[in-house]
Amino acid sequence: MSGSNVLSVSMSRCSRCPAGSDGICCELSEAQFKDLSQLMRHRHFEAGSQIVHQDDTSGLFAIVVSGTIKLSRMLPDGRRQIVCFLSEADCLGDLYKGISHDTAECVTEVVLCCFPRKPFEAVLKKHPELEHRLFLRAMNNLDETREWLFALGRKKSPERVAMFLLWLLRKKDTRLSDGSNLSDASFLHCAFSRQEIADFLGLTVETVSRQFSKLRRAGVISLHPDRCIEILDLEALQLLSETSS
Amino acid sequence: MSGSNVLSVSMSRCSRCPAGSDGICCELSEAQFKDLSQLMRHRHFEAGSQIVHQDDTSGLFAIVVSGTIKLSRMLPDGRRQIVCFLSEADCLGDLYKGISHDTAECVTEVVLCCFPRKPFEAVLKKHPELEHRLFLRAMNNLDETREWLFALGRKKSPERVAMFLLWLLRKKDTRLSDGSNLSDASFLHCAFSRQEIADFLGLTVETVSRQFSKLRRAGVISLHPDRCIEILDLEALQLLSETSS
DNA sequence: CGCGTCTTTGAGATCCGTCAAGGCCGGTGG
DNA sequence: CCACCGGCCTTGACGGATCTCAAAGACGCG
Repeated sequence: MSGSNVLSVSMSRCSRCPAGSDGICCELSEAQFKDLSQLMRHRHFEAGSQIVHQDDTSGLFAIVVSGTIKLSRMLPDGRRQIVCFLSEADCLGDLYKGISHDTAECVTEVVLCCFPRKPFEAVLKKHPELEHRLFLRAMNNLDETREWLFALGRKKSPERVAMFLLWLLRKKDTRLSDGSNLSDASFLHCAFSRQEIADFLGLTVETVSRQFSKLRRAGVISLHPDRCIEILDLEALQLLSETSS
Repeated sequence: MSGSNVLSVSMSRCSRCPAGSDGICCELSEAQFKDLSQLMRHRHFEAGSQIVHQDDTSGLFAIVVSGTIKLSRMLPDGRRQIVCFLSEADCLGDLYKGISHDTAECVTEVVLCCFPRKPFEAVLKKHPELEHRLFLRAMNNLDETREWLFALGRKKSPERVAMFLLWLLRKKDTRLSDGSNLSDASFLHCAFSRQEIADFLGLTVETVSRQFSKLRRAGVISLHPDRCIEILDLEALQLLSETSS
């Protein structure tokens, strides 16, 4: 829990919670919310800090208020694979299970809305609609994980990188459609380092870098400072994401 | 739905259901079971037949009574990845979602206990404990899928094949510990073809075959007719499953 | 016994990882 | 303001693991 900081939760109904209309907290009845609000504590984490370590048993459950988290697994020899990225409104922590198989680290600054696991489970038992929402999330997560499983098993590096860019774009679009200002649709800020992209796509930094360069030379994307990426040819990208040759 | 066959469900409380003590059906109250039993229909499928096609919207939900099913995704150019194997007591079908992203096909003969999706969801709403069980299953499934994601992203073919054999072994052990006769602990019947193993591990048939041969020459396994595999050196296999060099 | 399918084995091509060097950029201190 | 430093990113050369293509062998089934 390095780099963390306990904050008080002062907002009624979490009306100002940036996790916003997407989280499992919204649309709760007064009774549900009351039970939850007595448990929740906001905590702040610096970019790069570790929240949960692989095989940790601390029993945290939390909702991501802001920022991006990576979940990864590692072998003794240092090989690492990122198995999931979490962002606003996503859930962190394994309910009904003693230990986590994943390490959780901050890609950016992160604010979490934390709950102690056991009491949170008691609230879930009392309010099945809440668990229902978590169930839906788990199923969507499973579906997306299978899509990446497909990619790592059967797709070549150009396709994986193209998929990653499209994923970033979709991610940004859904956030913006949540009612904020829309900037240039084809302009991305990529919070991830080349290393993180590589660990997610099952590649090396060099391969990822080469594929970015190839896309740039082909006029599909344009690379700007501060990890900003401009999508110049969306259709080409979509084609590349499922074409081997 | 080729090769299917509707059977009647004659058993009270499904006491003779081979999905047995592991399924979500067991340990139900009388009320829960009564609601379910009015919906369920057993169906039989031949080995190799297709149950659900990718992007199908039929809205099936089912519990596997016996046999093994593969869930896979495919690209237009024919590349295929198996994303999950289902066996006794596992659940098939996407609840609360119109379409399936996976094709479901029978690896062996299969008997399903089928429910129409919408009415089943109504039962879930009425009996949250049932949905709770499904939630736990979904989380375990997610965890296992992440483990394979790790393998496909970061492990070499010898490690993947070793993992697969250990997975088969674990699968068999948990089934036997469910109270049936224990045969030779190190003797496996592998229901899967080389092609299916390859599609699961993100490799080609040839690579899988070569790895099997290498394990045989190294004295780690012994290959018998009818896809039977004998594990001669379990420790070596465990070591190989996470050693790159 | 003969056929088709699945599996094994080999040879060559390819993609990607490894190793190494250099470039870019922001931060720090003179 | 500029020089230096360290981390991140890019690029190139090479080697190795795996894929592709091809053929032969094993097995199950009629």
